[in-house]
Amino acid sequence: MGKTLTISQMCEEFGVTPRTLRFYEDKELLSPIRDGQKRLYTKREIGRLKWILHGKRFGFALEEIRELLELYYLGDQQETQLRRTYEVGVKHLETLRAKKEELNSSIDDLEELLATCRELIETLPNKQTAAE
Amino acid sequence: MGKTLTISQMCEEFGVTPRTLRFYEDKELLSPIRDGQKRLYTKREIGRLKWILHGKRFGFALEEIRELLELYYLGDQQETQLRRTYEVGVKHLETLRAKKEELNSSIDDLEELLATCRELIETLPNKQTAAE
DNA sequence: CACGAAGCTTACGTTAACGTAAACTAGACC
DNA sequence: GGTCTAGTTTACGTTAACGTAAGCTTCGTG
Repeated sequence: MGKTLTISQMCEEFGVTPRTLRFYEDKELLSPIRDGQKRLYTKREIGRLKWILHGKRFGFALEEIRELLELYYLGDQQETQLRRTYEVGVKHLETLRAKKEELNSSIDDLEELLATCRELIETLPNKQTAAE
Repeated sequence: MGKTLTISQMCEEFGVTPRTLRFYEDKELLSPIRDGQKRLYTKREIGRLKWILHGKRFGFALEEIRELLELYYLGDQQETQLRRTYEVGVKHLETLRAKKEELNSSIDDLEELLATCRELIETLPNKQTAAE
């Protein structure tokens, strides 16, 4: 079996706390194997955690992320389930693309605002530290 | 004065509840004018709300958004304050750009996963409703 | 004038996503 | 054998972002 990480190594690696990892496990987003009592995180769990963190940064709820995570263990599922999983993925992809559009226009807007702001600053070159 | 919207018009327009708008006001993200008791939302508040909703969809906290919103009333601020506001905006822009990168690679990853998933489905054209 | 619709304030409730503390265990090292 | 370190379970606490309900005002209309 491949290399595994302990919980503290995981925390180090991804900047999360043990509590967070156990919480995700409780919510069935992760399912590390056990060495006695201790959790060991395989490559699969690492991949899943990466997705979780991505998802979070884009404002998805853990529950939404969980559904998508099924794409990560395309094991011996039934066809029906496989198709359903695929559909979830497609929908998520559409959402991501929409977010991309929105993000791009947000960036454009902000750039414009900053330009205006820059002008404003430059047209006030008088160093009046106007104590109000 | 320009056109203003009532609270229910705002809710209709942006798909939020009155409670949400009052909450944002309480947190000083919005500050509608008053007609007696009633709130009236000007163009400025509308612009701000748009930003708030954008920000939320990208996973920013209200408090982070609030800072950025100062870019929206570049009124008669002191230069120091103006520069600070500008800096906040620049930082936010960087964050957005980073998110854009992450988003793009997430999209790529997901597309790949979906391709794999599609193959898997196609290589199983046997309609075995394998009851486990 | 009654009253219904729209809005208001005040305040307690709820959910997601963890934080934090207490008390236990199991292997490592002196 | 003691104790240090890393890890565990259990359970209550916390924060953000609203939901929800109660009771009051104001305005237009029959």
